[in-house]
Amino acid sequence: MTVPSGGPGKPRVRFAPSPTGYLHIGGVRTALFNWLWARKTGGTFVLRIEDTDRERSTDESRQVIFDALTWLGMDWDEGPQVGGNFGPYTQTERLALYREQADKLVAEGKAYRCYATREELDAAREELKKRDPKAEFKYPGWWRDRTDWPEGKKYVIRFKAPQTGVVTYVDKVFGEVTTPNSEQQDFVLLRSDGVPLYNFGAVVDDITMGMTLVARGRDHMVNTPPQILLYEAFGAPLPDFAHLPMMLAPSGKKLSKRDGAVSVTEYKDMGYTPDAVLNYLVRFGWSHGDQEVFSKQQLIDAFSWEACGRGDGKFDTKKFLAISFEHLKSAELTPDDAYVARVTPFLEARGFSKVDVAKVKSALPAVRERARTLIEAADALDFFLRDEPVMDAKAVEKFLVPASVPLLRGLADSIRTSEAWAEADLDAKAHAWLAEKGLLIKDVAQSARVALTGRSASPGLFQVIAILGRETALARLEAAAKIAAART
RNA sequence: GUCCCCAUCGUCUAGUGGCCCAGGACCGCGGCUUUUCACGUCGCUAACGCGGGUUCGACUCCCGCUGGGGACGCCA
Repeated sequence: MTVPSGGPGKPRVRFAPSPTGYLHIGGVRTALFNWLWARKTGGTFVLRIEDTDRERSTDESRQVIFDALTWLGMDWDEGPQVGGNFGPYTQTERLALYREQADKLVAEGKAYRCYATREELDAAREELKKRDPKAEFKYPGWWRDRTDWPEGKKYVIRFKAPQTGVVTYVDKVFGEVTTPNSEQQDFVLLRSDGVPLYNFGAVVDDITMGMTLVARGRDHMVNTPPQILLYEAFGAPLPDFAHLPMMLAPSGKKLSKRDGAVSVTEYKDMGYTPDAVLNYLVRFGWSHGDQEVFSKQQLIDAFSWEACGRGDGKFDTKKFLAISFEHLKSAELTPDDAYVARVTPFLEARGFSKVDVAKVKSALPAVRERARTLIEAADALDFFLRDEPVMDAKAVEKFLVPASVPLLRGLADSIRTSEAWAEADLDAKAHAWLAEKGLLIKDVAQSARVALTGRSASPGLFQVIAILGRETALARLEAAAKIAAART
């Protein structure tokens, strides 16, 4: 087959997910490492959809993959939607190619037709299991050397795998890996319906698409030797291989739905920003000295396969939250405009139909250091944006009592005529009044806080007043004074 | 069971023979700051799985063990 040149020195890497449901967070990490490498080296990042499992593949989940990668900011240079010179990039649109390549191997005696039915194989598996429950079943090679192919019957094409010798390759992460060929069996290349199996489809595509590096999860490491055998059968040059350690659940088992969120979409919905997701994922099995927090560009600059670890790791929500927090706190990592844009959908979800961008921006300094996610940010923003704060019953009960009426009105009066309305000015005015009355700030703070925010915990009092503005702040203090006065 | 892979604080990790009685981050716990909640800041708890080698010297190299993971499909 024609082997396209990867171009001198320019890597061609790919992400090849199956559209069978959501996009798994582990898959995102695989995509990320590939994407980082392409962006760092000026190479090409290819997206290929491996939808040969027709039982489970759906158009919806295909779309989910596109949406998720787009949301994460991982753009692909070739693939569905954007095209490219080696398409189509969806495996079910390449069936003729697989058929052709499989037939070629058969013609060359490197593969053969196998007419064994699924029932016969299942029976053989059963029988072996009965004899030795722990034994590994391998296809016994019934049709390996036969040419008396029955007319009109269904058959699969199997690879004539070598039985002796070894496959050795140098993994970019794990180093030299050697597997004896005695482990291999005559695995199926093409199903009876003409659809290729994973190892065959992937290799044909990786060859014809000119991939120079195949990076994927360690769960695929066992596929590499048989794939290399296929490259050799085709006489195609070998790409580099890199396997990434696995991301496991806290239990140490494979990360699955029962361990909580595993789909990127869920993290989006929980209020994580794309860069925070990438930052957390990349630090998993990769490190750059003591640095924990990275912008996307820093990631691109710093990334290397050599810095990848080899041990599997366990997913940690607490650490993920901490990384998210770092990104939300930093105006460098999440500039105001980006913050506003990201948090807006979450505000809308709380019922704000028209979000006052200027208001949100002015409140950001107060919000940044106490919101770990955009959901928390939306909550922290809530009382700044409402006409009237939602009053917490317990807070009202405790702090808006008759005795607080003169304090609330006194505080209001102390700042009412202030020319300047910045935090420091307000603080000075109020403290002058407190000193005159022989009061301490703590005597009025909680009542005022509840009056202004409806809550007993909030950003600094004068910061809140400054952000709310004169009219709103004074109105809230007076409204609260009335509530307090009405209590007995 | 067979093959492959892995092994530093609870978690993510630094460490490529002496700089390490092991560093950073998260978590947890204290102190400071403080009008609340946070931020910040200071500090504490906490690890080289075990046993053999090699070496003047091993977290670092080798072997074994143990433990963990992956795979063994007409799934990917």
